[in-house]
Amino acid sequence: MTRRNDTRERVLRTAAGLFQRQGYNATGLNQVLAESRAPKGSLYFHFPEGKEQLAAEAVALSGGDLGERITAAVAAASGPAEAIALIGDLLAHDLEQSEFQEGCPVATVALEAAGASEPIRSACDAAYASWLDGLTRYLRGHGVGEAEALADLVLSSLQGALLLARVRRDTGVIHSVTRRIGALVDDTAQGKGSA
Amino acid sequence: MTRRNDTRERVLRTAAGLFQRQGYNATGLNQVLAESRAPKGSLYFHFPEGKEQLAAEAVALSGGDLGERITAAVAAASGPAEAIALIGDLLAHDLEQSEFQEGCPVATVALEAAGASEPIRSACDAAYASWLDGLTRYLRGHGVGEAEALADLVLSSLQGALLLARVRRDTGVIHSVTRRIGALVDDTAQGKGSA
DNA sequence: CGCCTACTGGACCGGTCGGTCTAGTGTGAT
DNA sequence: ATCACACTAGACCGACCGGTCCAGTAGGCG
Repeated sequence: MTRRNDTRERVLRTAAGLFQRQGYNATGLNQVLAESRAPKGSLYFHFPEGKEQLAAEAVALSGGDLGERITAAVAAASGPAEAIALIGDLLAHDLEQSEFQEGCPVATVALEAAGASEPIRSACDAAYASWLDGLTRYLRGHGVGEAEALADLVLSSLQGALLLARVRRDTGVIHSVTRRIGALVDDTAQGKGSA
Repeated sequence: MTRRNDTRERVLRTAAGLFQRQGYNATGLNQVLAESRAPKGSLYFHFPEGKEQLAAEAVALSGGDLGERITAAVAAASGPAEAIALIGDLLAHDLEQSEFQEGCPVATVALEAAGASEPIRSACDAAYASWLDGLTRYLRGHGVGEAEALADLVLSSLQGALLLARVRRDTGVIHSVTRRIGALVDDTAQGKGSA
């Protein structure tokens, strides 16, 4: 066979980028095709289920990529609070670098399509679950109790802060939120958490 | 004049509902018109700037409505932790009642359009700012220091929890998050907050 | 070599999009 | 009574949507 996955990969990466910036419904297949220099026939050959499949795989791809970057960032931290701050720095940096266009690669598509497409909802769910899994393990490894629930809290507050930052065009809220959540998690790790 | 604002109001309310459920790009003007039984001419008479103006006003309207409901719910609380829990209950209830279709009336539109339309971004910003203002006053009134930053944290974690709940089709995360954030805020109010 | 198949290339489809335009209509003021 | 104006009504527009179809092509394999 030829370069087998070349076109497929190119189309998928292009789509992932566009979905992240513009969302699902604002991204046309013609735009994906033009930007990845692929003809329509190739798209439907590689993604026979069409746009829905493309989006589900794109979410999985960019979710996985970001998950790896988060894992790498966290590995350099000395503890939960610093880890959470580093994740915030990473996300804030991406946001600023892209002029507030590139937020969470999952959130926009999730809000748009989770209610209308089960495959897409499920892909978003899986992406978040994978991040949560990594986060939970990390927290547990650092002596944090109720690690699952705290991971939910960390992810929730990060996602919300990312949303507010995009709306405000100001990343301040990300740092403010991660600082407080980091402190809360560290307290819990030291066993003096309340409630 | 005739019933002056009748059609305008009906179109706007219909649009607000559809934008909340489906988002900005998935909602067609024809759908809004059909559901509100208005002709296209009326839409462009009342909203000369077209879909963008309609969305900006819809966000303001549903943001204001939800803000009032939140204010009413909070008024029944005995303190910050309970207030936050009641807001979570309210949002979780809406989500379940609508089979996870009606989340935050601002978030989806914000993520879709904030990067592409300044009027819409600004309307979303204003809606959040208004909620934050109410929340900040409430917290300050209950002896919470750094009320602005904590209000940001409360709103962020709520928004993120709402997103996760929609993706999971399970409101558990909302209650889990509000419980923890409520405890954190109450601690801060009692002056024993850390960091 | 020639064949099979994985893949490309793009014309084409019906439908819907947001938006424009122009008649018509009912009502309150004069 | 009639006129001005706020508003309705919907036909119509070009652009673009996601999706289908099929003719071509190029490489690995007999």
